Amino acid sequence: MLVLQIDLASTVPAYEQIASRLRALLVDEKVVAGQQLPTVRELALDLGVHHNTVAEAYRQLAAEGWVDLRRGRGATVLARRLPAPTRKAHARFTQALEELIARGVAEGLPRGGVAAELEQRALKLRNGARE
Amino acid sequence: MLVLQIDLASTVPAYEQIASRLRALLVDEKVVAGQQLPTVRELALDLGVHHNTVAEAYRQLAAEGWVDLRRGRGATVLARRLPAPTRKAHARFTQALEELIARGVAEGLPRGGVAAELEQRALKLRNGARE
DNA sequence: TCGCTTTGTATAGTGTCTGTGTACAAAGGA
DNA sequence: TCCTTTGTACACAGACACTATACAAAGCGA
Repeated sequence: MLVLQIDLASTVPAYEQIASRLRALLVDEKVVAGQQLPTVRELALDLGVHHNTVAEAYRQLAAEGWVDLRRGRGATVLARRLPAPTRKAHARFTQALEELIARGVAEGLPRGGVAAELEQRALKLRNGARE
Repeated sequence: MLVLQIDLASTVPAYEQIASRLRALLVDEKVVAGQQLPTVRELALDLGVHHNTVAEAYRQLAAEGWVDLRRGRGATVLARRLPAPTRKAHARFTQALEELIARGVAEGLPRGGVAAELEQRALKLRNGARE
């Protein structure tokens, strides 16, 4: 039931890690419209952070239109329409990808291995969300 | 001569953006051993930040073995041997890639376009550093 | 309906981080 | 030797991340 993990030692803020992981699950349709996310307190306990930290992550997802957030009721996943892509979003993606690859190579990951990973992801995108 | 830009409005710290951009250039061999990076004050002026901010980025690169940093002399690019890849580095890469793709798709970038971009990068990695 | 529980929200406090100002120290050149 | 160049050290201000605690809305059982 929605096992996710974050790295408390990372410099990336916990709430951002949580939002990123959940967003990946949502885009992958591992979690779909109608489902409930765990309550902020549940997930917070699970991850070892304060429930306000999880709440911040949920608010981020709510702002992006992924979930409906109401007290007493929890976080419900919504059917979300894709926004129109912006030039800026595309530029950010391209640059971030370049920097991510560079970091991987700089850390010693073999270029071929990185390439294979990229191709694998590309294939998955082409074949739709199904595994 | 080494035009790079950062986004001062971004939540990502300026010094980290600078280090990331430079690391990408280094991995790509757009800058090679023996060359000089601009002085911290030069680059700082260019980017609109304080020279200490650039210095922090340079220190990060120096810690990774990319440059030799000495006062009075500037930052010289080194011949750097790739470190042995760790399991952790690989895991971080995979996860970051997944989250990056998810963010792109969430922002409306067409899956096919993202896939194409990944494949293009993979190809470039396979063909060596040359364009 | 009433009262309790559940669940997200608001606010304040604390420690850390980011970026800047300013002074300093090492290297090099005239 | 003296001046300039260049990275470094340190202190400060503001912003940020996370937590503690109290609050408000929704739901549920009697």
